[in-house]
Amino acid sequence: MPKTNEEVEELLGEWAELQQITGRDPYRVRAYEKAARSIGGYSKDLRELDDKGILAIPNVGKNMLGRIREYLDTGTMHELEDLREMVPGGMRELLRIPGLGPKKAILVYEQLGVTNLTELAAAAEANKLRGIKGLGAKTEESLLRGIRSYTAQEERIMVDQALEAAERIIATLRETCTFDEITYAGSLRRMRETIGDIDILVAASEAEPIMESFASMARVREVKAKGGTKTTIVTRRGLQVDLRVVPYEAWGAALIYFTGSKAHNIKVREIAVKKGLKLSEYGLFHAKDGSIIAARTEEEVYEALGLPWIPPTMREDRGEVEAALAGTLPTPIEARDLRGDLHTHTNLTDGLAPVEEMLETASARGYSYYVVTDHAENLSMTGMTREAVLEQRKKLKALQKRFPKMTILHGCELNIAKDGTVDYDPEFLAGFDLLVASVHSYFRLSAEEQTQRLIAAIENPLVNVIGHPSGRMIGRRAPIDMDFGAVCAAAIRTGTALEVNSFPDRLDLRDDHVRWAVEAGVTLSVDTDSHAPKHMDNIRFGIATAQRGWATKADVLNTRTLKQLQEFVARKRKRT
DNA sequence: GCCGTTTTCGGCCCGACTGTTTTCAGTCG
Repeated sequence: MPKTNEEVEELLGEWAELQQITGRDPYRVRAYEKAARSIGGYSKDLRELDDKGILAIPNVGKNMLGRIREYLDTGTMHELEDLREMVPGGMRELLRIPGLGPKKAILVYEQLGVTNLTELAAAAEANKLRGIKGLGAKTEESLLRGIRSYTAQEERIMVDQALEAAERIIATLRETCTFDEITYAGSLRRMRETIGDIDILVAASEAEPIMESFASMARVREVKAKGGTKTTIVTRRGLQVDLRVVPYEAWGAALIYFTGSKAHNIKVREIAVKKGLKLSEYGLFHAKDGSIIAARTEEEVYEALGLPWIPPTMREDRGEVEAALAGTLPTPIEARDLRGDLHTHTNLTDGLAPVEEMLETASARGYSYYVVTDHAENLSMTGMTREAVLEQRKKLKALQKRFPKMTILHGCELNIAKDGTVDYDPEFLAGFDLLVASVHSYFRLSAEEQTQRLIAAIENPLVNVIGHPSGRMIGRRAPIDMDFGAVCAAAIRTGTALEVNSFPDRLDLRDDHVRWAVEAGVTLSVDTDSHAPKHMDNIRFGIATAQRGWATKADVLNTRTLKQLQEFVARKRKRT
């Protein structure tokens, strides 16, 4: 999403937190949170909207408009600045401690003068918290645990690791208990790029035996909470896992509730309220007499509310409910729509498997084409030579006979140099069927330089796909700074695709950039960048990222037929 | 602070679990 929108989202979010700490009306706090999220998810740039356009953003009223205008004009919001002065700097961090909300934060501040994490830890260790009315020894202990887990940096894990952990836990429960249904839900089902905790949902008539098995799994380090239908544990690796057991009859309603997002649920429940209904994890009911309307499947519950089924990857309250109501919710792309992979490697360069194995795996997936794109000579660590390139081309030709249903294409992943040029001369490049070009160095240039560099690569008539366009590595390397709107415009102008790289630590473009690109009209390419056969399974993460950005089959280059793909390449080459 | 096929004022999602409470507030998702 546009940078200004992200900045305003951040500031209003901070404002909401500061108001929580000062004890403001919770509904006012929520209004700030809602406005922040709406603006952050809005695809039109605030700088390009007039007052009427800004007021058209959901949850943005006259007051918010004034603040946004002030920010656009002056770069600050003076009321927020004032609030910052009033609240000690460390207070916001206190809210990050599990079990500590605004009420307790105010309490420890007023009673003990605690203004930051260090002071809170000292007060708890000196047993001073238990002296406060409303807090006891147990609260003190649980807050100490909360501080420890927070400072131990038990941070979010990548989606593939979360998926693996969830599948292992589900397998364990399958072996040890009986039930009707089981699945993971929460942010993992929505396929966010990182996952804070895992949610497991089970449908069964009896909750107790399942929760018992769950709490006594070998990998459990701590049982944080255990009630009648819900158990929370922390694994030895520090991962929090919630288990919720519901009746089989309520499976659909529970799945909606447990999948979230929280903001999506609130929006859907508000629709229920307006219709005189009540939605909870137990079902959709008439508010008056409590009689049940729907609960068994997600589809039934959504339908009874006048909504189509909304894919979990789109449930972020980023406009999907409004679109669903208006009948304009797009049908997102699915893995089965893909006809091939446009970005893959072999052990000729930095891949791990011989080309034969890669082709076998791709063929077994039912792909009708597959592009081998090993690195080029400028990425010197791979030691690639022109001779090796031509050798590989010959080899692929020979291998084609073994794959009658899948066309093997010879491509290359070019390196985008600091100035936007790529490997080889045009004559040599023209020998490839399709070319990917990616940034592998100079990640810290200015936004202007990066934008010019990417546009130069995009304008190269032989470059068809920009690989992992932002260059980020989740948790390790920040994305390059660039004017994404300008990059999109160049991609559209030249007939160049932007990649959605499926590697779990890349997911690049990321979801909100996908959404932006799709709205602009950019053609995308969802690829695995596989360096080994097993990496081809990562396509699920790339597809999920594309879905989270509302990309449809029509937006994605590698859903097209071989002929259409070849035309895409030929059109750009002919243009200049 | 936002919002309106019951409203321009009076609402604002819903339930589980914990802890310190003898009936409920705070936190979480």
